[in-house]
Amino acid sequence: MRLIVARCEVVYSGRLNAVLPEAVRLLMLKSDGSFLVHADTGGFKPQNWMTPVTVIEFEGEPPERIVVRKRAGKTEDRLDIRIVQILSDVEHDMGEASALAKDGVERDLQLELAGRPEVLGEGLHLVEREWQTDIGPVDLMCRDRDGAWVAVEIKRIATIDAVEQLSRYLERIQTLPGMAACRGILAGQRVVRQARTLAESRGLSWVEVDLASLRGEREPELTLFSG
Amino acid sequence: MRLIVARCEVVYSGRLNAVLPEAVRLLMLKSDGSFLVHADTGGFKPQNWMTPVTVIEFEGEPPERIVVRKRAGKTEDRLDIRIVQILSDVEHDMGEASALAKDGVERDLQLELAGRPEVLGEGLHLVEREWQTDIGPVDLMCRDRDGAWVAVEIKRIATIDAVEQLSRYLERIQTLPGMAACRGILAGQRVVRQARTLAESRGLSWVEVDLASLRGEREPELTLFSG
DNA sequence: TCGTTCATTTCGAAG
DNA sequence: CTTCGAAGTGAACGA
Repeated sequence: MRLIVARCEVVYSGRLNAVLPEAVRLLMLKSDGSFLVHADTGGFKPQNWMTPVTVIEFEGEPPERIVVRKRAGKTEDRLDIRIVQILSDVEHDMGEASALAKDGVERDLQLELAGRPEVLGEGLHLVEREWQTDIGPVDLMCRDRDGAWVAVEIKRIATIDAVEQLSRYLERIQTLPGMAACRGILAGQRVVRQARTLAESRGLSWVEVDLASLRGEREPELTLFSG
Repeated sequence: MRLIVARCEVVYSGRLNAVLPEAVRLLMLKSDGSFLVHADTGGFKPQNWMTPVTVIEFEGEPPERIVVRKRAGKTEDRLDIRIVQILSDVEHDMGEASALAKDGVERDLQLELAGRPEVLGEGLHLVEREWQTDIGPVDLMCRDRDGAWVAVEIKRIATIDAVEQLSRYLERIQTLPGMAACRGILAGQRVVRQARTLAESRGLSWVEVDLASLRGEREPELTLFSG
């Protein structure tokens, strides 16, 4: 990784056009071809950047100009850096950095609920995970104790969009033989208020579930089986 | 901005839990409180990070452990860095970096189309930009040559969500006196296939427009006025 | 603060 | 290759 701290001006042209006026910034060149321009403020996001695969050209020694190019379909993305003054220019060999191991994303929630659908409603049991419709897969397809179909849409944070998505699925599902009465449940670690309101107005159920509780407090939930 | 290159292990706990095993990484501390962990690969995204406002604690000199904390509602986000070996640790005073000046985002497209609504359909003329409904503003409200109402939803890239949004608006608009026949047009630099299909199935029009053409080729379009 | 929308989203998976 | 949906999305804006 090459780290250049320099007073520079940056011009981007591609999906849009943008200019960064002259100021001191960090230029970060990763070995995978990534190019990032960071200011000392502005949080998470670089002020400008180019994702791999790129071609990077240097002019001058020390560099006075850097051009980063990338093919983007029929057009070309281009980053043009005019360097006024270099304050630091170092290279570090970082070797391999192991990837991030995540836990708690939507998939984990879906897997837990697939194994414990009864927390979504008494007597509920799983028919299939990723149940296919002609417009995409429903997260969980279940039946309740009366044998009635129940489609479940799962989000980490369920917004109004999740309600729309579940509505679209139900629209299709209910045209299928024997599934006209299919119900819908929206499940999330959080279900925002407007999503609750819209869901209720459409006759959909919603439920907030906690991943930690799902995993840690198994025994209390299991009592439902005896109900 | 403080740049630390170090062999370290990173543990994140907050909205989810994640671990980065021991490896050489760049730790970036911005003066606004941002904390970013970058590997030499992985493109645009830091492997781990925390956005402002944060509290950063150092243990040891040179640092052996860094803890970054942040209040996130009722819980706490936390980044725990165990440093094995420091390869570099420098601080740069960067002063103020001016913000990015952009052109070509959705707002620019909306402004151009507001000035040239006839490209969306012959004889179309603008009534109002950001026309208010009780569930939010329609991007453009127009009338065609017959005086019929036309609501326009604009996206840089129009997906199925844009169709849902336009549908919701029309649902409301068509309840208003004299607007029961209001049509809908979906406009975007790109309109993805599923959006086209869903739009057509709901009786909505869609059109792809090019910002450069809108701006560059004004004269040919103007002939429509004489039609 | 909450909720919505946009983003040069990026990223990843699936067709 | 495109298409589609998730993201610790982030960030801006409005109620």
